[in-house]
Amino acid sequence: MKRQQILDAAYTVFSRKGYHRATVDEIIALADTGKGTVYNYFVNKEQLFYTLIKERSARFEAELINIAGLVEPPLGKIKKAIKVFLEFYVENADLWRVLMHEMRGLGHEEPSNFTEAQREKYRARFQHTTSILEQILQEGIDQGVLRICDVHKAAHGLFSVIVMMVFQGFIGEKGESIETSANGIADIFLYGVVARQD
Amino acid sequence: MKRQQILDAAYTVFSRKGYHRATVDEIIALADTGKGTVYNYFVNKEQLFYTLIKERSARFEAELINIAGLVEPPLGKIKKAIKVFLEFYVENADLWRVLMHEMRGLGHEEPSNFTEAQREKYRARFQHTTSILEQILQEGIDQGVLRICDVHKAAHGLFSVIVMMVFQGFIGEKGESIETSANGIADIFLYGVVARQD
Amino acid sequence: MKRQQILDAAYTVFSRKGYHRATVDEIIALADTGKGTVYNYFVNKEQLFYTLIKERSARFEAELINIAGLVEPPLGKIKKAIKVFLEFYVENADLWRVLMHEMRGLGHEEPSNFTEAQREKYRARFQHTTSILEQILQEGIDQGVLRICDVHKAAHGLFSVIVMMVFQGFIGEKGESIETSANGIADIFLYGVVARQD
Amino acid sequence: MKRQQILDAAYTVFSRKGYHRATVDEIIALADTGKGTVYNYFVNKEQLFYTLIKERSARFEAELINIAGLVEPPLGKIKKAIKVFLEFYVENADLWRVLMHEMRGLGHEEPSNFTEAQREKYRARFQHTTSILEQILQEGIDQGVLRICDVHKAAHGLFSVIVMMVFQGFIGEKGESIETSANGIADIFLYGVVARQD
DNA sequence: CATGAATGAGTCTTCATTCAT
DNA sequence: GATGAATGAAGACTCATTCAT
Repeated sequence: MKRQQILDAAYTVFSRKGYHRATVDEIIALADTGKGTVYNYFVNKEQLFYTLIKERSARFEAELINIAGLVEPPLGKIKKAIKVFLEFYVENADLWRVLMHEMRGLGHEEPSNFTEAQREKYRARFQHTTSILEQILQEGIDQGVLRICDVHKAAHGLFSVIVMMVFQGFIGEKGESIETSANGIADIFLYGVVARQD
Repeated sequence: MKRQQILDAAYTVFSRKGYHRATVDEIIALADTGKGTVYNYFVNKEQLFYTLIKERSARFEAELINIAGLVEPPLGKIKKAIKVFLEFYVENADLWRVLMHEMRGLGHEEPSNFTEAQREKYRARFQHTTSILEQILQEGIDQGVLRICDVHKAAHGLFSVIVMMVFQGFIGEKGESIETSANGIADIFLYGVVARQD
Repeated sequence: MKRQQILDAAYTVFSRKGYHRATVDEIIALADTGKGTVYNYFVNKEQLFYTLIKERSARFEAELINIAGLVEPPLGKIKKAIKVFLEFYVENADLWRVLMHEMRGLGHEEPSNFTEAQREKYRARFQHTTSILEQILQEGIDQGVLRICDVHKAAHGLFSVIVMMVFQGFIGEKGESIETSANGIADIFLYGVVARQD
Repeated sequence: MKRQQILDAAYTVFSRKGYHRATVDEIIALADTGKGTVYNYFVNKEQLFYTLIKERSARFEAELINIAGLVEPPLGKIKKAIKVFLEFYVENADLWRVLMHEMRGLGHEEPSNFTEAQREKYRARFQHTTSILEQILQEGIDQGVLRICDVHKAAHGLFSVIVMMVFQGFIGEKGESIETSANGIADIFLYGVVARQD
């Protein structure tokens, strides 16, 4: 129970302050617990943060896998996937912004506060979600619905747009529903911005 | 002269370490100067960082404005703009990653290390570059080359893809030239991923 | 039963880590017991430590008293006593090293982790063993076998050599038997290092 | 100047409290300085401690080497060396007690607060002083003044007696002069406790 | 202008001890 | 008796900033 209180408080504080500026003191104040308790459940500030990430992303990943497995036209799958992505990132925008920042430094000297091992684990997690996107796109190509392109890049491009738009506050903070936003993104992604001759 | 040495060193250190982990000590070691000297030229670690941002982005913005002013078909302008964006962000990927992280916290309680005033100034700077993109897109719509859509969103979507792909390391680290990458992005952005019937 | 498990584990951990670095957590892990159990049997980490000392030294003291009581020439007694000392300190070198360190601070402001009362009890225990040595030496003087000297100092000197040589690793870790070591020490103690004219 | 204040304060606090219980806070309170200042001059609590040891022992070692080099009968040298040892250890009894405790753990798992590298450096320092004693004893044997024995052991035995007697408070705290104490030790060490027939 | 010694507020982390079950 | 979750006081260390020279 205390464990959950701490996780909830940590979620709030990390989201608000980022990793560095988040202090254990503030977390325990919010969790209404003692400082030692944090270290009974988590070895580190770092490991607390990652536990948070892991637990939050589990459900999202499951949902995504589920969509990929549906028997349905690819375009429908793509739209659904975009919606699930949007929902997740809107919900967890702040924390994932922090995560992405701390995960940066691909190959750089002293890149973040995290162990290289830890970073690798979570980079894998990211790869996983985009690889599901790739799979869906590939399916579309195989069925002749999508034109041939580099699915790896296309999936990342799509992922980028989604994440970036959420982070930039274009989605989720205004009145517009996520459904509508998802459709807008899908529209441009699928058909481009060039006017059709027909 | 000392001022420039400090800025150069700061660029390197902030890029490598991020804002928090960058220490004034490391900067002066690299700049081969005394600690007090930093505070003669810059009021703050914060203000040093932003001076860096300001000076680095000036040339980029000028170039972008220049492209917007060219007399040329919109599609060509778009491709050129994408290339300029890519070049700039590949060059300054690390520092801008840091900047974007520190600029987060839109409207939140205690948002970052920066003054709200400072943050506002640089948000404006971002808006400025995307607004040039918007302008180019709008021109395309007016000339009937692009289909009608929300230019604000489209511009941000494009911006997002560019920035995110650089940050994710998709561009600039592999053998592929920036020219090629720019074309690939432009292709999907303009024509979408859906297969044409023709 | 639990009590003994805890004592055994405590012996190991205190010996290995010293008093401060020994943690209750490590002791209970080794003792395979719960943390509360320790505090059922011992009021304190401190009192746990001293219980250890007390129980370990009881047999040694008994043996020493026994030797003092033998009817035998003084030189033989001295050799036997040296051997018993060596055996005990070799066996318990690590723990006694720790004890001696914690017992320091004779008369100082804030001397150690221990209550002054506790320290006094164990200083008395030390005095006790050396006083038995004194007694044996005095017997030798009374019988004209040893030359007249300050028995108090001489006993402490002998004690010092024994303990220090064990602590320095001169005895007990090499191939040499304790018997041989004991004879070597006795030889110099009894006859000095100066060459005889005869 | 601050550096010296810190060293002086550290000497006092480490001597009084031992390594673990000595806190940086207490040291700076005594040194009348800021906490950061300590870390400007010393990388560590550990390194502060060892700087202390190094600076304190330098003069002592020089004096000892000097004695070894004198042209004088060996017995005189031995007496002089004992006196120098006594003086040094009486002066620095408390700090060296602490050092010896922290240096323990020859080959043990996790023996002290110090790096193995650091410990090795100071073990060497100890070896150095006793090796000078050995040298003096060997000279005595070579000149036929001392009987043949294991000089290594004998030197350590002598060293042990000296150190231990100081640590036990036998020397330096009572009215007796160091001169007298030195003679007493030398007497037993040289001639033993056995009564002469002559 | 340039310098760098001095500073102390702010952090994470450890660990003996308690107490309700 | 046995247990272990909860606790918080205490401690080492970092680093931006100041100011006298």
